[in-house]
Amino acid sequence: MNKYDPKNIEKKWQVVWEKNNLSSAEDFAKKPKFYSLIEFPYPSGSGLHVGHCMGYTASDAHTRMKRMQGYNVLFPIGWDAFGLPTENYAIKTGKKPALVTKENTDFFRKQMKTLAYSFDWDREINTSDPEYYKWTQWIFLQFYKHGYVDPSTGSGQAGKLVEIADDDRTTPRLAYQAEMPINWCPSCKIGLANEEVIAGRCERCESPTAKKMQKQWMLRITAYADRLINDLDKTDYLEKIKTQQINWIGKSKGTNIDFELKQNANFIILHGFTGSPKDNFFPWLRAELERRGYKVQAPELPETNNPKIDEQVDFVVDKIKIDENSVILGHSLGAVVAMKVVERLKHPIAKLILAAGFIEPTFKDHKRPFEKTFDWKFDFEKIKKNTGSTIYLRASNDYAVPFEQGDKISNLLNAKIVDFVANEEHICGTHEPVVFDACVDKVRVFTTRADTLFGCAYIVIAPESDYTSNLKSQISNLEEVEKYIENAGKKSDLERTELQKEKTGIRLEGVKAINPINNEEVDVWVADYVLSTYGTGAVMAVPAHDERDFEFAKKYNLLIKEVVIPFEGEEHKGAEFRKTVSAVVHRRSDDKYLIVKWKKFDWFAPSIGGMEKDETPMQAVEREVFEETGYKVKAVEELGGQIESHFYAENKQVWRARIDQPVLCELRDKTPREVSKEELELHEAVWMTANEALQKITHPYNKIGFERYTKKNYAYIGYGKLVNSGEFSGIYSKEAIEAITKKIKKDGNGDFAVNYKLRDWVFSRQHYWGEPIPIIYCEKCGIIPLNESDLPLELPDVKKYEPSNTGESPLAAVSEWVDIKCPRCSGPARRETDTMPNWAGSSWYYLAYIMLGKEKEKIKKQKNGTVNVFDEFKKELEYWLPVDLYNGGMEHTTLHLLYSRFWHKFLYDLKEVPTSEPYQKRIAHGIILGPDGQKMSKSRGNVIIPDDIVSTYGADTMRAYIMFIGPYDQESAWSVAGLQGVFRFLNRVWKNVGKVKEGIDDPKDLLVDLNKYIVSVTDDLENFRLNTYVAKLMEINNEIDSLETVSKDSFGIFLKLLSPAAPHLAEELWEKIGGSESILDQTWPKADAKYLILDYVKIAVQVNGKLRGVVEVGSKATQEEVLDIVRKNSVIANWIKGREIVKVIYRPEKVMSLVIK
RNA sequence: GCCGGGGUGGUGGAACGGUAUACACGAAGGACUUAAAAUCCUUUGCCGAAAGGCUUGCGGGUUCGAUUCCCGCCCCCGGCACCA
Repeated sequence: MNKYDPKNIEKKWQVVWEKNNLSSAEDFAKKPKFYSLIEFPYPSGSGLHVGHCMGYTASDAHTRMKRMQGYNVLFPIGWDAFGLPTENYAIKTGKKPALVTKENTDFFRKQMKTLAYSFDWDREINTSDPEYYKWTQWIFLQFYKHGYVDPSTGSGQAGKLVEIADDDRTTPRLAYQAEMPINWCPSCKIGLANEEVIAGRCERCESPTAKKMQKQWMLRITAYADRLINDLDKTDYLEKIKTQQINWIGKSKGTNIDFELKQNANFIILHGFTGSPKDNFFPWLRAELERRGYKVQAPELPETNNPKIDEQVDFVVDKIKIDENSVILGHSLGAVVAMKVVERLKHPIAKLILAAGFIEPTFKDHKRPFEKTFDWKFDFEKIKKNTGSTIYLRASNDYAVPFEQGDKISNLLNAKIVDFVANEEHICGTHEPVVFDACVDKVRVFTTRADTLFGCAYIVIAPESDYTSNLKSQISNLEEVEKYIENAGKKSDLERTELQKEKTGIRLEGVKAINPINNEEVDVWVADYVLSTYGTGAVMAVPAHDERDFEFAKKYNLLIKEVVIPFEGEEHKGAEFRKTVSAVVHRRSDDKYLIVKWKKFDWFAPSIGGMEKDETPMQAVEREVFEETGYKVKAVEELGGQIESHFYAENKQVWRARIDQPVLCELRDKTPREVSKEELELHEAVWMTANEALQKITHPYNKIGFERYTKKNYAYIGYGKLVNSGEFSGIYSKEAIEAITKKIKKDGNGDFAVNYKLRDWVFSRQHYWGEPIPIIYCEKCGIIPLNESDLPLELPDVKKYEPSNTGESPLAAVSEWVDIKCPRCSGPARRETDTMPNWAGSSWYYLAYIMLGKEKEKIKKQKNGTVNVFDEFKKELEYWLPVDLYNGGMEHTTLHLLYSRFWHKFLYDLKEVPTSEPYQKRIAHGIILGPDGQKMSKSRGNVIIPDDIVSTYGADTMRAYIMFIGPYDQESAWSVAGLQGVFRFLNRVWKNVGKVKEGIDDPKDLLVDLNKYIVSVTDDLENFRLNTYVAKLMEINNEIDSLETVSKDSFGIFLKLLSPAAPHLAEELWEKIGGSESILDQTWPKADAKYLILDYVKIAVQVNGKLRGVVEVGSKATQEEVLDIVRKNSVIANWIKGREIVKVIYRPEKVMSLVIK
């Protein structure tokens, strides 16, 4: 028999398999379908690495079993070809990225074929192929053209998917633009991807990077946050993948609370054409403002049906008292009057609010009489000078005032625009809360702990939030505040994330906010421990119940007010109330604590005693400790707030409700004095370490003082019972959150709210090698989406691949591509020059395998390429989706996996795909470390190249070893010795084929074992327990090793079980033993039940829990029969001799356990 | 800090609450060989001559029986990280 020579046999079979096309999937086959997806690779220049091999080998083996089990398996592969390394390579060499990609994918394909991965090569796709990215761009356009509108809020966060007209500028779109920071290298003058920023420095020149604000495309993934969490229930993802996604999305339910800023404002409300102070929202607004103690003047202007400008302005200036604290609000024509009034004033006012105002008589519907009688010239500079700030309120449902008026006024007056949907068109509802919000300066905070609202000591605003811009006139230390804000902005990511950096902040002097629950005035701070990107960018600080606020309050010496106290036990009505103190006595010499041991009840507790009248906790504790233990101590400080506990006091036989104050004490004497006899009988003093004490102390409520001191955590952040909280005192946190929020809501100061950690997806990249974003900017028409029929928008050839020094992508320099005519007005227009991130193409590639590829191209070509592939291949999508099993890396859990679920859900809403989730099951493999146990990297020189292994040992050894290396989902280190072990195993298999004889009977033991292995090997492979799968193959082979001959049938079964791991060897030996056709066409073995039921079984016998022997009994033997055999067993008989058997436990086929006395 | 996952021989690792250490590596001894490699055979958790005892990070608990379940602690890995 010749030697096992993998080189020869592997090449031989790869050719045969490819010729017979054994791994292509058939649409609509009658067999059950199985879609097995493996993450497609980024075709880098360095080729396939062992990490790829891990996933591919595992999925390939599983897939091979599935095929043999009779499934119609779709197991496709492709290339995630857009990305930075290729672009960087192009910058260095000047080679075209598309060409580089072609070379790389050719190399990858060849490598994959030598490893016999049974991919369906007819369906190969490439994300950088224009025929592919045509559809990536198409999906982007759909994002642009659609949005979710919640009719009640207009927030775009929930509700129904609607199509949005191109000229609609207010409905929130799923793809939208926003000013977002990019990583900017000031020295290279280029924008950097996150991966190019290493520890806060530019990868190329190592100078620190900064943030630069730039308009970027965003995808509103947050609109799907809830569904991305909830629909995880429908999937079989690994539990850790689910939790990681849930944590990443980070949903928290809480309350938005408005803290009104105290101001001396008085309000002047000016009505519009044909209006009066009794119209519209005016009476409601007036009532709201007056309820809050503001003075309101709402005059009726002269000749309201036929108004003349000078007359009305004169009237206001003469008759109405206007001062520096005045806020003038004009609605519609009243806004015009308001501007004219401000223009005429000799002093500034606090604020000007223009609701549906205009500066040109250009109405959408009909002409008004005043259009001619009014004077339409304004001195905008003067108006601007005469007002502290200006707000322009613009309703998207305004029938009269053109939308653009807002932009114009905003530009001229530097006004802040508030876009909203009014309760009635032209802001004419009787309630218009948005108008009210514009009148009163408020800071809105988000909290999950509304129950602690009474403990709010101050509020904190994030430095980046624009709350402060409205407040400038009131801030007396403005200069310092602005300096703080500027410094905070300069801080790099590096500094911001520095470990446990000390909190800093600055108080806005002259500004006070009003706590809406009790009308208390609180300070307002700006501090960078508050994030502008989460919630409302402002928080209420409750130092007593939040660690961060506690730390901040300690540093700046701010009020710490306790409003929630821990509550232990069960509420017991009629319990006897008692105020106590408990002592945490720390002995520094040996770091031990004084604990009192109760002799009668075997309790451990700190020294505790009741407080007497007129005693402070500090005094009480000194007395108590001395009386109880004889130690003289000095009270140092109170450890946080009080603790309420209800319990049955066995020593006194009563229900007690105890309010306890823990106090830290210092030991004054080393030795105790004598204590009274009664005390001595009750308890003794013992010294313990903190850990011991925490373990020994009997009741949880007595541990709290120790925990606070040993963990240095004085802020009580848990739930409990409210104190010092007015009408809410005495109720529990959870109820209080509900009750306080309801009260806040009723008073119009806030509402329940939900927030997510998940941010919208920044979708613009300032790079060349990505999908161009199909958008056109026209000077006149604004943003115009490219016509779908003009897709794909192909990347132009460029000379240079470097980013431009303006922060734009290299495409911006290709004027013949960028500068085009507007498709609508034929005026000058520019293309968007940013490209999509590399996550875009991979967000739908599993759909592309179904719709694109060689065969599908033919179908499309027959139809002239005008088809929508989603419609064209609807039936195929229905047949194959969802992906049954998606295998990949753990590192993709929170980006790729989440992004593609988001895209899929959107396509589902568009009715382009039939399922709401793309992947039924997701598993992930661990990484392979180098032989030194370190992560493989070129710089460490511990990289294993698959090609080297294949050329030395063959692909089968590589495959089997990679499966055998360790648990699939855990990281494992590469081991050369282990690899050789697997090679030896395959050699022994090769030799054992010589033992095969036809027409012989195998020993029964072999048949029994073989059938057992069929069951467990199948189960292992199904569940990716690949290391034990290979181990079991070894066990079977070892068993064959020990035999002289083996039947063809049995060896054939073994080869079939082996074929997923070592397909070439299995096929070669299958041929050698004269098997029919290819082993790939064989049916996966099924266990023969007759070998699984045994006549005799071995039973372990335990005596008093210890193994004392093994007996063989009939598998159907009764307990009595087994016991009889056990008694007769000499070894066991020795153990039970002279003792009484009190209990017998018998588990058939497993164990008999005897308890003897 | 929070959320996951781990901790078993000299090493990688097996074990539905039921004979802990499968399988592999390494090591030792032996066979073949002039010799080595390769291959094959034997031994291999620790203590002990043996009987037997001890052993799954540490300390408790539940159970006839715990690597497995529960409580507390220590250490390692991964993710998130001032998310209010």
